[in-house]
Amino acid sequence: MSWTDERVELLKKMWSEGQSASQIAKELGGVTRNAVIGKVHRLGLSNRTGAEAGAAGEAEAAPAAAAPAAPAASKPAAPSTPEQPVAPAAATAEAAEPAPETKAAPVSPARNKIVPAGQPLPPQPSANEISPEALAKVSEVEKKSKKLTLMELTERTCKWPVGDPATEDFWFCGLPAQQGKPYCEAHVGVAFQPMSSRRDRRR
DNA sequence: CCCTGATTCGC
DNA sequence: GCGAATCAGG
Repeated sequence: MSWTDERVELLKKMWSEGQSASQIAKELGGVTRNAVIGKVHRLGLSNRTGAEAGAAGEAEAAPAAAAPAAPAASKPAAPSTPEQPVAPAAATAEAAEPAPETKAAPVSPARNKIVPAGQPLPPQPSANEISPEALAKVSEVEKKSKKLTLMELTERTCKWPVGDPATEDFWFCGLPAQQGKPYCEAHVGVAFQPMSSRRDRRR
């Protein structure tokens, strides 16, 4: 692959948006993050101007003042998202095949809270017949969850959604995922059920 | 260990 | 100009 005008443009765009070199490399395909970084330097745009950086690296500049619209939440490199990026996340997460169901209340005190203006929450696919052991394990693990945002997920982090996507009280597990699987051990347990899990489980 | 960008240097 | 290898760091 060579650096065609198009590819360079995409590179510039993503770089200025604060995307990491590896992310850009993935998007472009056919190049490694090293190639991207090398190109970035040759183009002389190592200094990301115009957008916030910070994804995971560092580049902690002087925040000066100016109170942003977004309160706490997190410090990730949310490029263009002045609004609350909570909801759309769930839809994009490619962790939907199974039937997520977070009935573990203990973790979040405020649960029965309001439901913004959004839709009435998709009908939870009759969640389950999941073994109580697995459920117990999940509620334990959720306490230790890394509470990652969509952008912080990687191929090695558990993508199990926790909480209500329509609420601020939403995040992804983020614990180390099982190799090849999209979830951590505990969540793999509830996500992938044998065809007849508890039904005839004599013992 | 995962990841980040920065530099070097043979091609 | 390119990018793998390497370096420096969170």
